[in-house]
Amino acid sequence: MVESFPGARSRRTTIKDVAEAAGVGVATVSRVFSGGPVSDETREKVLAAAARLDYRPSALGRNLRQRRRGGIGLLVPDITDGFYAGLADGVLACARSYGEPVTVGVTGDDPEQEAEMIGTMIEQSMDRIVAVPTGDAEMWAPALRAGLEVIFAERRVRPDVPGVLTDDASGVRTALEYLTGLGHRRIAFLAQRGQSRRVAAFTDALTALGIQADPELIVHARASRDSAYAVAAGLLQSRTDLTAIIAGSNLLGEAVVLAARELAVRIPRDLSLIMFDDVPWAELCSPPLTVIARPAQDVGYRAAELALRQGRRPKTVTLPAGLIVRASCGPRRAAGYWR
Amino acid sequence: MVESFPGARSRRTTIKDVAEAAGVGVATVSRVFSGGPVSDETREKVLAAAARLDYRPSALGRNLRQRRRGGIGLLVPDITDGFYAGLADGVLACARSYGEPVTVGVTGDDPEQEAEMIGTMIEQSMDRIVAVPTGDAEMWAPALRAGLEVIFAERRVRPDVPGVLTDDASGVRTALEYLTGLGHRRIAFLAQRGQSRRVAAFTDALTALGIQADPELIVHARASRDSAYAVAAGLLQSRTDLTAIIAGSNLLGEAVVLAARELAVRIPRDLSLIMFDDVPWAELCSPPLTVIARPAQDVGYRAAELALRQGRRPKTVTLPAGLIVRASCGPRRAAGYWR
DNA sequence: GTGAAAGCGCTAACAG
DNA sequence: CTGTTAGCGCTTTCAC
Repeated sequence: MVESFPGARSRRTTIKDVAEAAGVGVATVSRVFSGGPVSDETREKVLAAAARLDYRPSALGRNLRQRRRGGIGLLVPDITDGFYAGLADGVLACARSYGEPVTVGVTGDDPEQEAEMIGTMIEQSMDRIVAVPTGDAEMWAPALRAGLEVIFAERRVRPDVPGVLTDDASGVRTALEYLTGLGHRRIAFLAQRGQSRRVAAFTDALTALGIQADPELIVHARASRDSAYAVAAGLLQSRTDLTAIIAGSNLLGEAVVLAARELAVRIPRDLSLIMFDDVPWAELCSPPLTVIARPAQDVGYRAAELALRQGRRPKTVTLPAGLIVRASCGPRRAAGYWR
Repeated sequence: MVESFPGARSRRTTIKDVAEAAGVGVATVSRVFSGGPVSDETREKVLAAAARLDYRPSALGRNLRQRRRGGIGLLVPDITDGFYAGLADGVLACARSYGEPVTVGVTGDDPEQEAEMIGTMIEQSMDRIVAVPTGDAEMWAPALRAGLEVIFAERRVRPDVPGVLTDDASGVRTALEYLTGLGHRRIAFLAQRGQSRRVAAFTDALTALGIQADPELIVHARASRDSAYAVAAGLLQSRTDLTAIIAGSNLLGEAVVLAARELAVRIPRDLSLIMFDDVPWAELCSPPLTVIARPAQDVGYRAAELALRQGRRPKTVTLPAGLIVRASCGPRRAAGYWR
């Protein structure tokens, strides 16, 4: 009889070792660990042997046999972004309550990297994946074909894939009502890739409020600090008639604060700013930022829940987004005076 | 001959299907996909068949056979904390360059959860893990016994496990020199669990500067916003003779800013503040915060590199930590006058 | 209740 | 170069 002893890491203890040590068949050991019908007496014996041998069932063996991988895959554009970190935290919290491991990948908002990570997920036999998609609908065809349960979060690039969204349109509308109430008319929207829905909501709400949307005031940046800063600074310098900005993400909001500071544009005196996402620093910022808040953790938690929930077909859910007024917006003053 | 057609997700395409379709043996297909010696002609044939069948090798099968899991596990206390998010980003970046998936778990700085996640990693046959440890040395015994390659990051609870650390002692020393240079004597250190090395460095540096360390001025908080705020506010209210604080993490720094604001303690006029970690909002804060900066991404990247690097035994590395002076510190004024 | 045996998809000998 | 075969650790009929 072979006992494992400290330092004998030669071979992993397997179900066979336990069976042998307990004097039972492997099937019985399996039943003990996966809740099959076993007599109390045998269960005790097996558990004792397992403990003695420091046995852990191998997820690899089980998954291979069951032709599934278990666990959930998570794809986000950038884990250092407060919103996505919150989303990831929600997914992790939900997964933990199910005892499922989470494999995460960052796409950098780059369709090519996304495609690559999707491939990895398929190879891993991952069978559920929560993703903030960045590529087009076609990108997800292989995953769907492979039978993965995919749930989109925040964005939704295919109607046949359920998602957890936030009511950004409503958030934008509220923000715009607030801004126009303060007298602002020349309002810009600073967007990132994949925010077309927000941009559409912006122009819609604008026209609903009787303001002609100026295409020049809708600008796009890539998902990097550099790009965000460059675009923000460019906007501020080229359009001095601007009196308010809505930033589509906290990265963009950060860029506006920095660029404004650099260009000696005072917030909220010269420029009003509303940004997406109530990250912790919004309150610490000078001035504290008025934000369109979305429940990041909830989005992640619900998405993971949808992914994990067996059985019935998941449905798309939309969570609310609301305005939190702080001190970054003020009444409109004479346009263009700050240059 | 069975062709897969859209919607026929009955069974995953296996190496056997490809072998059959290409008219070769399974071993040959395996060789094609894992770089064995194959004639160009056969390779073409196999690749064509694989493409036609939309074949992806199963990592499950491969890993089971090779008795390893591949990929790397990552354990951090809190993914929404800017520093750990940066660390995770570094790990993910490195892992991506090796084509390895990363499974992440958050421990909430709770040894019990940590133990549980370590168990999960073992069951997953994970063979490398990068962790910011929160429990004691014993906690890691099962992982080590199971033959996992573990690399610690930021903290190090066992001498026999290599780690990637930052030179916090030097950072604390520099910060203290700066503070004492400004005339401060009653300086507090706000710490979290696992920051004993920093606390030690703090008292050492203090005595080296000829200041008697006051044990009451070293306070500990748990890793939650609530706990951090409560402890910060308590400190501020109980010790009005305090003129400077070093916060051991950005969570703690945030709490001090908020608590000071609430208690009408002005920074830097009434209170000087230096916090650990140069998170993006440190610059946006009012006032911009002087920080002890540590290269979060690098720590993660190097740790992942150590974990992934085969062969020679990894050695512990220490990365620099430096002071970035901004506007949250000022000369000491009459103590206690702000209460 | 319990054991024996057949694979899950793949790779590593070992022959040819 | 290439095919055959024997498992990796586990679950799951199917007998007993």
